[in-house]
Amino acid sequence: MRQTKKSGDRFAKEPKQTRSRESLERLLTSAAKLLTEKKYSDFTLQEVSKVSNVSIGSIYNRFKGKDDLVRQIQQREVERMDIDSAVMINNLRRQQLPLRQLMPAVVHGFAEFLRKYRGILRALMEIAIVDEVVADTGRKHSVQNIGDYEKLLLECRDEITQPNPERAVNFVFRLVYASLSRYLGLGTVDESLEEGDWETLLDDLSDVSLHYLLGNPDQIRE
Amino acid sequence: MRQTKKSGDRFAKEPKQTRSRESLERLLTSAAKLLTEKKYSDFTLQEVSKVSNVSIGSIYNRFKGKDDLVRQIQQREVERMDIDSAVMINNLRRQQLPLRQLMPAVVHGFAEFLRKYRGILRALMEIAIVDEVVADTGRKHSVQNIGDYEKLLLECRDEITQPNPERAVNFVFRLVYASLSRYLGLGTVDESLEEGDWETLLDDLSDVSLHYLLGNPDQIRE
Amino acid sequence: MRQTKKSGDRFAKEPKQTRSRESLERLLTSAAKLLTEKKYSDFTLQEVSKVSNVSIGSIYNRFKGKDDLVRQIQQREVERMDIDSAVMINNLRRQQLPLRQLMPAVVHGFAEFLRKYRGILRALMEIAIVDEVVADTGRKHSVQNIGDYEKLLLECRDEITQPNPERAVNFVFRLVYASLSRYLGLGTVDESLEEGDWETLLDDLSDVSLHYLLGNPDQIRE
Amino acid sequence: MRQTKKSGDRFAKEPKQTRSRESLERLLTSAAKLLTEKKYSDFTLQEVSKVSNVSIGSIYNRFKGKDDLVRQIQQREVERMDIDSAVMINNLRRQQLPLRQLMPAVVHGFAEFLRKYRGILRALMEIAIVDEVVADTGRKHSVQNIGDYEKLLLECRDEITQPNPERAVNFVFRLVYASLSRYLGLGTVDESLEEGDWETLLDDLSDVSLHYLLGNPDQIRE
DNA sequence: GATGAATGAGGCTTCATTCAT
DNA sequence: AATGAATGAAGCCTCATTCAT
Repeated sequence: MRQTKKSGDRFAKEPKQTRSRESLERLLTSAAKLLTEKKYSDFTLQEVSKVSNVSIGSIYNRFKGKDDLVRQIQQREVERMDIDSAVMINNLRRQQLPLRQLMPAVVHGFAEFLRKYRGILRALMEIAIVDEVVADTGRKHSVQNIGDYEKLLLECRDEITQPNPERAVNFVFRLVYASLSRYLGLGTVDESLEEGDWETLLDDLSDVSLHYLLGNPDQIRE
Repeated sequence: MRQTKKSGDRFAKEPKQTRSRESLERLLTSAAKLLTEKKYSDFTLQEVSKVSNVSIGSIYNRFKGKDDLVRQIQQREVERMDIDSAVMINNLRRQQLPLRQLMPAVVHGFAEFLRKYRGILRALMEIAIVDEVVADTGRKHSVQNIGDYEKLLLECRDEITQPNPERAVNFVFRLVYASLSRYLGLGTVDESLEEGDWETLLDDLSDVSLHYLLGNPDQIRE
Repeated sequence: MRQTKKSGDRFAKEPKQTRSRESLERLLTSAAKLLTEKKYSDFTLQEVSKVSNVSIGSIYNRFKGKDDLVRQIQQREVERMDIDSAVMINNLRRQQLPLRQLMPAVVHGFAEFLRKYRGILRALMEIAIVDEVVADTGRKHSVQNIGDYEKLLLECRDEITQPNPERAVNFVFRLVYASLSRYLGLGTVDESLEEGDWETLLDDLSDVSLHYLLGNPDQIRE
Repeated sequence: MRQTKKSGDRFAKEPKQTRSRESLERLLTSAAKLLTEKKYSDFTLQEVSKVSNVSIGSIYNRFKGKDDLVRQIQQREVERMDIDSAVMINNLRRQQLPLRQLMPAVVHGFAEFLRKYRGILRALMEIAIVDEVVADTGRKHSVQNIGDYEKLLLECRDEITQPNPERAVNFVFRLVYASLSRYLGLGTVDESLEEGDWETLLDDLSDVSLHYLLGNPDQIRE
């Protein structure tokens, strides 16, 4: 079977690259999966090797060590999140909603976002305790992400009754973030985890946010 | 292959001899201290032994193993917190404050409480990820503690405009808890940690809570 | 990225119990033996553990690591050598020999000394390349040892015809040292090793030394 | 396996051979350089491949393994040294110097020679410990090289007062060799390395040699 | 041939737990 | 009871060598 080399050229170097690519993909995927399933101190390269069917040596051919692997995983995941987040924010912005509708939409959107990535986020937060690089990357990503949401909410600044809308929006968003994180067990499992209903929580968060942003300050003075 | 550890509520033997008591005391104190200072994976019995001047053998005479030691430490700390908490709540109750003054007082009181125990709480939360017994104990303690605060707030139920005061108070308190935990880095370090001012946060939390509890539901409807 | 290792003067714990003492003894002896029999890069703790019947863990209970073990071995051997050397030098000094008899005696004595310790010396010299602490200790010991021999020879300074007896003695002793080291393969095996006769070498070294120390400088000028 | 071996059309391979030659050259040169810069246990094919820009696979196509590569390097270097040495010896021979001038000239020449090749010599001596083939080659080369110097010196045999000029010259040359090697750190670093002055050492070595070769044997008898 | 990804044995080290004294 | 030496499984990482492309 003689083949003309014309069409074949495209694939000339493909096979090698493909095999490599595949095993790298397997490696990163398995590693990310293990990371989300375990405590970091139980996350071992031996198991990554076993589960991904990539030898220890190969892991070390591609990454400088355990730290490096974890950081690359973080990069990959953060990039995914950024895209996801950007798409969602853009969709919300297009709708030009009033705050009363935007706030619940933002809460739901952000909540879904966190829920989708809770596994890897929890893992990365744990690692951030001991790996300053992971901490930095996470911090930068988070600040940017939160900033985007705040900018979106501030497009309704005229509706906000609080004297300092920026501050108010920032505070409210942190409130939401903290509550959701806690519910999802980001930043560690803790005692009150998962009690209550997710949808109810989201509604309550929207409510409380609107009460604060749209409220009459006199109400809470004597 | 590590699973969350189950089973096992036992008590350390309570030696009546003074020397024994002292060394047990030294042991628990040093261990608790180390626990708050380190990641759990860096918390080793070897170091506990060295720092507390209690031999490894003695540790194993008193405790079944590392897990058991940690659980006993948790017991001890939780009891302390319970007392602390009870005293504070009682003091607040006595004053019979209206909600507008009670809420800030509760927020400040609870905040100080969390701040005081943040070290050990962070450690225990980390351990709770892998030790089901620690998780359970923490959960129970937390539920009870939170319940006490809620009961206190509900003594002002007549002032609350939300249709379901119990639910509203419960939600608000969780909001406060989540925000404070996040600020204090309980449940792991994360990206937005420690930015902003503590006192401002407390005031904002009081404000937002009052806006919610005392607000007019119509405000947030169209 | 390997650097010469610095720092570190610590001591192995000195167990008082017999069993402990014995196993430490077994450990050090086996380790020293293996060290003399192998290239340093083939000297592994696993084998030390196997040969000495002391578990890896025990090795790490007594020594901070491989480097520390090696340094402790050096200490032990150097102390032995110092004693050996001091005794021999003292014996020679007592006899108050004239240079013509002292020189051969010194050469023979020093030669025997080196021969006795050639194994461990060769090993330590190899290690000195990568471990600055071992290098320092070796250097200090060597300088002191050589100094003692030179002082002994200088007690015959009146017989020496060279204008600067100190310099001459120092040079001659280095000559002897270099030749013996080479013969014994200290400072690595090399190509001409072991050819020729040991006794003849010693006699020749004595001769050449005496020719130099007692010679007439005019002989070598035109 | 369908190779028809004809003698024709071999020119087609010329360019490839050139390229091959070049990469072999690069390989050997880089490898020799790395060898002189590192401990043998830090000399890895991985790094040779990287530095020389020759793939691991190619290295294994050309050499049977690490040992073989090292042996080929030795061959190449030894040939270079032989030429260098031969040229120098021939130059000295032409001048027909008397021993009093020849000896210093030989010492200086040989010293420069060792100094020039100290890097690779040190590396090869280290390898010789574990590779008998390298040891053999080194030994043969060394014996031949030393022999040449001795023959040169023996052209002045009439001036030598020692009863057995061959033996005396042989001994003296080994003395010189040993001292220079030690000074240059060939055959490993050791404790007294590099102290003192190079030029002074060379002069002293010439002096001591002449004292021995031209001395009066009676001087050292009673 | 050339390439370099893949392999895995083997080295160092840590630490929970056991056990002789 | 107290002590702490002893144990060894398990983790990280390196590098000579193999093998598919």
